[in-house]
Amino acid sequence: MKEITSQQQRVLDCIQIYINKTGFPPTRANICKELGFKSPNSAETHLRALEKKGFISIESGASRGISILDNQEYPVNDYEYPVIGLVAAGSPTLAEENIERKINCPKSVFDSNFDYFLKVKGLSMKNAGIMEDDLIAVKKTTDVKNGDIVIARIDDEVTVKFFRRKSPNIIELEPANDEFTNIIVNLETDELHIEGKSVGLLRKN
Amino acid sequence: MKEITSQQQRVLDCIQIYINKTGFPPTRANICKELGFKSPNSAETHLRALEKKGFISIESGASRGISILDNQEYPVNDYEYPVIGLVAAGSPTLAEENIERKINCPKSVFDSNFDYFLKVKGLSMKNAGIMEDDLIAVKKTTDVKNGDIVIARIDDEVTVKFFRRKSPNIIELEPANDEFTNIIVNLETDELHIEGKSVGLLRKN
DNA sequence: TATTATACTGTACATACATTCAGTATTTTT
DNA sequence: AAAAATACTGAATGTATGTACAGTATAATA
Repeated sequence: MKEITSQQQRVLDCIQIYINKTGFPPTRANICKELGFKSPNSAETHLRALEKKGFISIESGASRGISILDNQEYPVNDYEYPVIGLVAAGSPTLAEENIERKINCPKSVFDSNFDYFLKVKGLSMKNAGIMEDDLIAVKKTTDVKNGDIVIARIDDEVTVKFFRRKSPNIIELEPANDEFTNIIVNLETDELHIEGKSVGLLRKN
Repeated sequence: MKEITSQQQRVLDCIQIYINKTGFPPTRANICKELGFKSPNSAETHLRALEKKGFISIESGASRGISILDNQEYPVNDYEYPVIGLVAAGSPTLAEENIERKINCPKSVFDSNFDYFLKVKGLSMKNAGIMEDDLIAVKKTTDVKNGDIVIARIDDEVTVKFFRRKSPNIIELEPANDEFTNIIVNLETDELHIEGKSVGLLRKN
């Protein structure tokens, strides 16, 4: 996915807004009217540029044959998010076989964008109000701060814990349950992979 | 919304599938090809019937100008739910002045329909994983069973607790926190009003 | 029994629309 | 310094597409 220019972004936004409003994509003329262009070719060239860069696809010859392509990294649309089971061993990836089901949920439900739901096993975060089978809304990022609830992988073990940096090389993964003990990770000897952090929680009961 | 015929349902499904596949609605010719019709007018008349019955809208003159309308009865995608603050005194009603804000959330997120979100104050349900400022999805009902998490009102005090019927006239409202005590309600002397029960929980962090 | 709705085929046509060509100008990249 | 990408106007054209009209036939409704 190459870089998008500001004008191309305006055209892309215009297409999305038009689809949201009407249910079908705009014509070249529609785009011109929305953005103030005076020639259909203005829209045409922008569309071709967007197609070349992989943001949209254009069905040749078909009227309104524009479709906005999925940004591969992220979920299919604003509403469908996969639910990943937190297995004792194995990484919580978005691979097809790990997706238990999908949940319709607008991203605006939480304050931050997120990438998937993680189904919680065990009660190690009980005192933080995270119970068995709760669904944690996970944002894929390695940018985590002290006190964040993180989804971490050590070797092939995936766990949800508080993140505490004790020194540049020492990370403590702290449970919220007296019956569990802190996991101390020495970055020099152990491999720690931060999958992401919790931005919200969903529970069905 | 009038009744749909089986052929009209096929056409409606065809439109939805086409949109899912391509990103834009089909032409009359597309529908004919998909469903085996030999005249574009076959599609046209079905479309007009679907429009008349309120399942779709058709933009006059626009190619592919079909959009599938939401089935008013069952909102599929986003739906707006109010967030009600749980004030120490006062009933959690849906009155305008009690609505803190609204959240877009498809009802399918939880397993049961619900009516509003209740913002939790205090930690009396801590051990049930319900923390301060959590949003409980509340279904308005008086049909509650033992063990349900209910939203109850005694006089003007609103509270969230487990529901336990001890005898026909004695109800215990049980917190999930050792620092709180059970509320024992004698239906002969005290007035207990069940506002509804929890069907889910939403947390932002 | 007459009327309306459903369910098609088939032809025809005006126009909505994609798309190409010819220019002009500025900025970015090689 | 040349080439390519960006960002437009303006005109022209073939065809993709909506839509009306003319039929035929069956089932449901008034």
